[in-house]
Amino acid sequence: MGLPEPKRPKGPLTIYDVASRAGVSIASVSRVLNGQGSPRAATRDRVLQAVRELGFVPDGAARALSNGLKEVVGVVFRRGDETPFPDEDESFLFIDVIYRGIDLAARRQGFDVLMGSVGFNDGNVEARVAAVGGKADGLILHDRMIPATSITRLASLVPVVTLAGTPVPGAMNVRCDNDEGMRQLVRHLVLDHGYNELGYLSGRIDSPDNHARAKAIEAEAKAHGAQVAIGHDWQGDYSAAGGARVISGLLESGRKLPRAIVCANDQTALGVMHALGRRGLRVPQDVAVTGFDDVPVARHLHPPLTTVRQPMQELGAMAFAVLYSKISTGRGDSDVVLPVQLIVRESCGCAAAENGR
Amino acid sequence: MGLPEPKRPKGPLTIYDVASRAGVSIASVSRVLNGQGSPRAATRDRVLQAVRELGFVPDGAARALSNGLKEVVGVVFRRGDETPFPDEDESFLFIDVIYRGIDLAARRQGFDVLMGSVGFNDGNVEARVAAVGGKADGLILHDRMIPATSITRLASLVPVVTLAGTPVPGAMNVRCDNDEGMRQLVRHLVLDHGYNELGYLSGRIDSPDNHARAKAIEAEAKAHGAQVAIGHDWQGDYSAAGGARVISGLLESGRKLPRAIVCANDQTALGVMHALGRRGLRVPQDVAVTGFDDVPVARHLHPPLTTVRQPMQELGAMAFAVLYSKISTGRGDSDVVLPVQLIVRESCGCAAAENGR
DNA sequence: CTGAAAGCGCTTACAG
DNA sequence: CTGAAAGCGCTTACAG
Repeated sequence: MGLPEPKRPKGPLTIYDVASRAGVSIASVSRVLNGQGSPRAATRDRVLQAVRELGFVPDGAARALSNGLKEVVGVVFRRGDETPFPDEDESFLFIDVIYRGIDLAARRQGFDVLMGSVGFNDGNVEARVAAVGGKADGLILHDRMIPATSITRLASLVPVVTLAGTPVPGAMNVRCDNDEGMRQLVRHLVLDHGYNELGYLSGRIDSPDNHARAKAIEAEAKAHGAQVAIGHDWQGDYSAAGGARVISGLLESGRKLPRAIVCANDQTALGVMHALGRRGLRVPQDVAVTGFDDVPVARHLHPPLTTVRQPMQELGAMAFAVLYSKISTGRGDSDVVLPVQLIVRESCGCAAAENGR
Repeated sequence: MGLPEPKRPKGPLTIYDVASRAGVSIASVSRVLNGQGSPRAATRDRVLQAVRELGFVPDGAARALSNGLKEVVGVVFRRGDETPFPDEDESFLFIDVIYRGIDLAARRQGFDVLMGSVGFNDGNVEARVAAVGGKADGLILHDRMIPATSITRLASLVPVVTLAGTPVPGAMNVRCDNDEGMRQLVRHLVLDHGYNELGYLSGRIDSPDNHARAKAIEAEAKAHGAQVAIGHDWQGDYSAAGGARVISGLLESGRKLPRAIVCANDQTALGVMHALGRRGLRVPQDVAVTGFDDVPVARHLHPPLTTVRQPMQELGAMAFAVLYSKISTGRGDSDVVLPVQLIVRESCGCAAAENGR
């Protein structure tokens, strides 16, 4: 306003600059900035004015060190490496949706999200995770990217929540009800469509989610008298390329495909549909195909993909909630299971008209 | 190994715990951990072993405060609020792609990304941006979410890079060549297709990008003798709902639509195509429609959307590069312009066969 | 209500 | 090569 232009101090602005300009102690500045105590109105105003005039912003690192709270939650997940497979682009990485859930929930508590991704081929993942942990009050780990023992050890340093998998000792876990989702899907295929030969095109062999889904399909299929092809020849890796490779291999070896192919995830289903299309096989008339995840593009495929939707945004929100509880109260649920939803579109053989949503 | 179980100290593990277990000073621990100086092999080994045994991870806040580097880059952008418009889901927010570009570039320098999103209706955006700035070494701001003067002020505290817009004094800027992209698009429509009546369905009126695109279309259309409908009746807001609303309004008032509708972005184009479809108008036979951005789903629309691709991942990577330069050397480019690419699909009237990619 | 001072966990000259 | 000590910018008992 009418005040003389504040001469910018040489170094970065600190609380001392504000204090001296306002004619109070740094303790007072800190108090009005943080709403602690009951500063006199006059004090308050002078501090606020000085802050405004100088454009002061407190240093997060100093605050964190001082009060033991960074107000940062670290999130580490695997970033898919580049893939040239047609259509398998950014939109498939619904990890972003989990992120949004975390972000929204974190914001409500004044936390920010520190993002630490890891490529599949990155070395020294543990060091990277630890580094992020060192910059945060808590950690959300997607997938089992480091050994369980490492997670347990890390969890003794900073609260850890894992996503999608089974709980690890010492850490908390949040996941979707894969088992129930897969069972619903199988029932739809076997009971509603009458398919009695299924194939399970699996995800990465080391994935707990994959195991859970494989077990569920086998159990449910058996319960309803359907066959399910599964195993080595059906080994995918969660990628579209992997799904396409398996189908090509099967077809080239002259194998007859089952009536319906249940894929470990939507990306795999995409690859399967591509491979099928190349051989002139129609989906769903010749072979039904289903996915798992309900990534955004699933509904845009031809035909629209029948799949199981996992509530990813809620998953993220819940992960933060559990973590925040642990950070602030010292306790948090150790294994939260969220319900999933069967999304029936057309790739299973249902007609367009039947589609929900 | 054969060593006694390390008894966990009451408080969190610090460098003092490591030092005493290794029988050295904290200075030595710090040195081996950071690769400074030339510690004796024996010292090194003892420290490393103690670190391993205790599972020590240095506190990021303390490091940051001590050496003046947080190794964190803050990114703040607007998060679209929930929208129930069909198809306008997560996949449209290609901001995530920018993010990836930033993340990849940051990782290479040992930086992590602190994500601070802001909803369109959030109050006190400046405070939020400032808070993120206080936790980072530099800031990347998407869109002009706070006044230019605020950005300038903030930039005196911490290096700031803005994206998509015009440069602000004091801050650096990285953007795509909107102008050239729009001109190429108009030339394709007017010269290749012979459309001489265009309409520009604009973005938010306060958006610099929108102004740039509007100016470009007007200039290029005039240069080639085409008319362009633009202005109040054609005012959208970057959303699909906005695009649909404009078209409905135009049609209800009995207005004749131009031969081609150029939309400010892909989401708007999506809304336009929906509205057109509801009225029984065919794209591109009756009306051609184009977008801008090339979001992931653009190619999956019916018909596939002709649009202008902005290299979002590179935009992010460049933003970090510029910021990093500023942080480490004190200097950085103040306005970087990246080239865009015209993506011809079918919504402009081209046949499927002609499509690239 | 307010100020002086200690302390948060590191890093880094500065001496040895 | 290594240790003692200062200092990074805050917050928060502790006294007044």
